[in-house]
Amino acid sequence: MGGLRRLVGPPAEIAERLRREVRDRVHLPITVGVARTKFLAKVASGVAKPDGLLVVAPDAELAFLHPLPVERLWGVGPVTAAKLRERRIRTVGEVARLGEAALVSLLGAGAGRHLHALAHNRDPRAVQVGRRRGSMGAQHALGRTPHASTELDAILAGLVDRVSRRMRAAGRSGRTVVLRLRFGDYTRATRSHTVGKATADTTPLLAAARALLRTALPEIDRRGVTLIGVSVGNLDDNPVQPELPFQPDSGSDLDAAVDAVRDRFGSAALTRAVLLGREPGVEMPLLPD
DNA sequence: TCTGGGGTCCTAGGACCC
DNA sequence: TCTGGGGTCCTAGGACCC
Repeated sequence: MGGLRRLVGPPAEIAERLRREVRDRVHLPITVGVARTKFLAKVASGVAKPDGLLVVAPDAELAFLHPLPVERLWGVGPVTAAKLRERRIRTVGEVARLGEAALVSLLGAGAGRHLHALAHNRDPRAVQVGRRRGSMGAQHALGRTPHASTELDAILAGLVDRVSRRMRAAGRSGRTVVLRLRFGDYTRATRSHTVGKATADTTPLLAAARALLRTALPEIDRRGVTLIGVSVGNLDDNPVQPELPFQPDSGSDLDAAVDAVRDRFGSAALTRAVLLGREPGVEMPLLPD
């Protein structure tokens, strides 16, 4: 809001105008929080939901913040809340009074210092716009029925296909392939592999994902699997390095051709044979007689 | 409250380098 | 050749957010 007061008006007025314009233009209710720090503005919007507006004046910050339950602090989820509850700490004010050293010994250096600062509304972060994604992924929940490993391979191929296409559309390439699994007992595991050269080609990404899946197969056979996911991290900001044409091991020409067809005729127009009839939305085309 | 789908950040151990 | 000190990268798990 800095510098806008004389141009547009006080923050509360800007917030009200924002709400009005969103309502008029897209017919959706929104909630706006206004405060001196980014963190407190977020808390205020959470408290004011739904369809509300809450302005926390600078001289009323701690009076507003300290009675709230610890779960309102950014970074306190079920696990941290339970740890705090064991120490009879239920409100933000009680966190603030606990002191940094005690919080660090309870939660570790990172989380402890972080929560101590937030409980005193110390948050020096500036507003950032246009932050780039660090990873791109896709996942698929499988339900409780057991799946044969051939089925898993087909699902994996579909996931890699989706992710790599999004990467190419965004002009990103990545080096680390992460396989995410959830087993029959709902515990999770990840397997990752980092390659030397960033890529957005389906073929090498799928090969890496398949290798990871193979290492996990014994575990899957024993416990069953309820979710499978793939994500690619270590994303490169640089545009994908173009390959020399006609390299035998490169799938970029194929990917480019597939992308072009799908851009024009829709994502169901072309698919991997292994996926035919499996994925919802990917159906066998109706052929004319 | 749970599930599903998409993400980020932190921590810790191990391998490796100088 | 070994030890100590400092650092990076990779892998895996876990907590959390929307």
